[in-house]
Amino acid sequence: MAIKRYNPNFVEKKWQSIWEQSGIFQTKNDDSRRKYYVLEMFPYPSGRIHMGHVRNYSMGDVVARFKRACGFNVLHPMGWDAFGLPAENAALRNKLHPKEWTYRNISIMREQLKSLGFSLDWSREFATCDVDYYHHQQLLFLDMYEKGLIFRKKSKVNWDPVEQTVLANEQVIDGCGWRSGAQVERRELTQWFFRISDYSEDLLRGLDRLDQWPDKVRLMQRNWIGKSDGLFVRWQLADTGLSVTFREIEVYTTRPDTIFGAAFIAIAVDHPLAKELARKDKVIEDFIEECNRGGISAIILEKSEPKGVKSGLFVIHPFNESWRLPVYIANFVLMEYGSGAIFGCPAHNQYDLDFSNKYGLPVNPVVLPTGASPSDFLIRNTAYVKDGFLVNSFFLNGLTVKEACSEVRNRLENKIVEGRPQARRSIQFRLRDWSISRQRYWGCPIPIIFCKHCGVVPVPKSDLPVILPDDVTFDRPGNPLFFHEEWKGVQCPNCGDSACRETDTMDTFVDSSWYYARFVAPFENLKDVSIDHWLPIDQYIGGVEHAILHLLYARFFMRAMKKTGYTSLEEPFKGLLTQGMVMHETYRTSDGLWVSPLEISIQERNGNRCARLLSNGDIVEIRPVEKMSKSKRNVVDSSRILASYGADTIRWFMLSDSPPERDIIWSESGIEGAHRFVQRIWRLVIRAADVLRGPLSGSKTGAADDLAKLSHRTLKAVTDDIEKFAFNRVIAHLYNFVSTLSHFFHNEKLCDQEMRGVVRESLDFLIAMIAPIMPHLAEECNEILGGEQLIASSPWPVFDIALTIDDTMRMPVQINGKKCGDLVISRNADKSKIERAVLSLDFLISRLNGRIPKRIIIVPQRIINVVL
RNA sequence: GCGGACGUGGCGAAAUCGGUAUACGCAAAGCACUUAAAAUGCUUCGGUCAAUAACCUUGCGGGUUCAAGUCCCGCCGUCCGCACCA
Repeated sequence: MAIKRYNPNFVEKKWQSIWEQSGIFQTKNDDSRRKYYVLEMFPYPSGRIHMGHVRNYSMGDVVARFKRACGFNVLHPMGWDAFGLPAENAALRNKLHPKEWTYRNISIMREQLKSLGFSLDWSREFATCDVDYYHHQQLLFLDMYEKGLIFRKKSKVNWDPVEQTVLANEQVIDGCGWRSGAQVERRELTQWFFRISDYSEDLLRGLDRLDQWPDKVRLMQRNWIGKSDGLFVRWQLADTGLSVTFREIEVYTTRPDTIFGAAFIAIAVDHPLAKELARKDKVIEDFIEECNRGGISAIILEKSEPKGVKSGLFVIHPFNESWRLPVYIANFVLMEYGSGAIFGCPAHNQYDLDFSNKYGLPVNPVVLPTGASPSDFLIRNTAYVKDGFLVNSFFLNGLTVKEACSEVRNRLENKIVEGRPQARRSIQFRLRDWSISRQRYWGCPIPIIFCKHCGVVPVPKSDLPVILPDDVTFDRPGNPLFFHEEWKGVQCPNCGDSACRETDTMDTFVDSSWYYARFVAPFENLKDVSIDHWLPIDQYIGGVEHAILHLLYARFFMRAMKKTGYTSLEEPFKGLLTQGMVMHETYRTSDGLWVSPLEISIQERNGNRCARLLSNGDIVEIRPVEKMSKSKRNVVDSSRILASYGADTIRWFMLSDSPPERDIIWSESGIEGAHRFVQRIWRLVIRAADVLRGPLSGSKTGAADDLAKLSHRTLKAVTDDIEKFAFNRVIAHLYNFVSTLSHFFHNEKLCDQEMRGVVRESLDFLIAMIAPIMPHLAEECNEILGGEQLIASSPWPVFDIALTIDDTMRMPVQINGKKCGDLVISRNADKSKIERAVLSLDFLISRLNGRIPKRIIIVPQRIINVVL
């Protein structure tokens, strides 16, 4: 009888509708089983599900299905990170309202996800642009505002004068706006901030407890928070005849030991003193203006060389009244860090050295590496930044860097200048407060009203939500909300006079900072829900590209939600798996347009690859492999592959070769193999069902015992590896298992009742083990074999540990560390028994040739090494 | 520049605590079945070699060890994060 081919398109639809009707993936909050919350980072509804999504959600689904089988009450929801710039860009391009564009994409992508068979609780779905979602976000905002976690301040932004909008650093290309091409200005704007820096220390400490996070991510966050221990030191201004309101300059340093190597003081261009000087001095004014040109990123990216101007001021050295140092205004000093002023020590800081070399300032080494002699230790173009001993530093001479730091600190903390200590210790963080104001339409409105009498007035909670108006136009540059007079104009809730709404919306990172808490009970009032029942998330899965910002913001938000009484927890994500990116080559025409891989064909000639457009045969430039993104058009959509192979094959293939953390370059080679395997399992089960129904006769053979052992061993290995997220190894075990099972059916006549029991168990194990990855095939196979319960709601099988261990084992025998043969011996044999057995091995006797081995190393249950 | 990760067949990769290097898959080649193809099954597949013997082999050079892909030192290369953080 010819076996029909397995038809995934038909079978997958069938099981998807059975799952949906049975509601087994809808999670109840009142369930006595232990909870398990698994979440994959929710997608931005860009249009279609691509292979990166498939990889991410396949991993999450394996975990969800596995944990469900292990008896947990699993929460596995899905939503949409739906606010953001691309919707507005699409609106401009296609004359389609951002809302319409977004919801249309969501419905397409929802269907795509459903056809991939993910075990998601769709009853909890929401989009961040749903009014209900951002209503709660506005409530959260007001609660945080009450608790002092939100404030306004002036801050430097990239301003595009043509678009009349603020640009992110990534949108500034060579100092010009990415769309308008106009030169970007550095402007000061009053912006809303979250006080994340209040939690710098806490966010840093919390990392130590996140032991189920990758070390790499914890390190990245640690560096991002950037804690340093230093000293504020006040330097008194010397009398130069120049009249300024300042009497001193306070600098921040982490290297007070180098104070005798100081050559200059430098202050930031935004330093109040610099601004004061600029009012009187044209040269300084011009310099500051030059630094402000080209946006904030330009000044950072212009790493080429430090620049500065003399202020005309001098300071007095704290340890020597007669020592004067010049004060510069310099582009490389940041106002946002420390006090916006530094003392420069050229010998021991590379930037200070470059600056000194440029402006002819002295370079005096004060730290000497151990063993170096002062006469031949010269600093020219490379600063010495490592540890050593102090020289040329009076009372510090001979001390180590660490000792010298505390000596300087002690002395200056105890030296009173104008009624205050000259120095104070201070811990500084690199982490800055989180600016959330965006001059955009498609985001969550900030629930604030500006009144000319009452100032900043929060919208009363009873007046929420502040709904984003639909009737906006995109016919001119700038934020459409700003031009929407009707929406903007309100009565002040305080005094009743006419007032104005805040027209900025929130950064979309705010939306994704707490969505995981909303899934807990998406249609109830957040305040009334015990989010602590489900949180923290047991396993969070998403791309490494979110290792810093998203994860840090979410950690901050959890703390903010604790302070505002929503939770008692601080950390939202207990376990974290950062999955690698799915990459693809990019292709660009000679006109600089990006082309999709579907629009080209690639030929290989003499080892050179050449890409041509399918439409007209034009040569296309093959550009580097990059993360799949819409802008580079190298996205591979899942639906075409889904149509040809089915969901199970894609899921299996996405997880089969590489470990989850690794980046992969998308290639379809191999997907045929994955599909062959699907067909192979199908044939195996069809044949098995047939054989198991046949007449009984004959008796059990030893092969059955071997099969039982292999089944239990495989089950153990697969269970262990799923728990470690080693999906590629899970798949390798299953390939081996299926291959052995096939041989078994080929060679054995399954006529004995007991043997059939073993076979049946093996098949049940197999179906259970493939189910997390290939759930549809598992259900179909189970049905063929007469299983009555859905695999999706069946328990994970239990292996017998005794069957996973053999009584005898094969130990490799080495001579001088090289393998020469094996010794088959009982597993529990002791060293002396093993030694006797080894010495009687034929190949060893002939190699020894009468000699006596120097040593025999026996590692029980592992290896034997005979040293000659 | 600083911090981190990595380097194993033609390719994706495996090797858990220092203990049989190359599991599993892809690609390739051969055979069987077939009128033929597809599908399927079987076999081979790191290198040198006539060889199933022997030797070599985890980027390169050293070292520690009975034993090194794994640990240490020094190079070379690739990737990622931060980028004037005083």
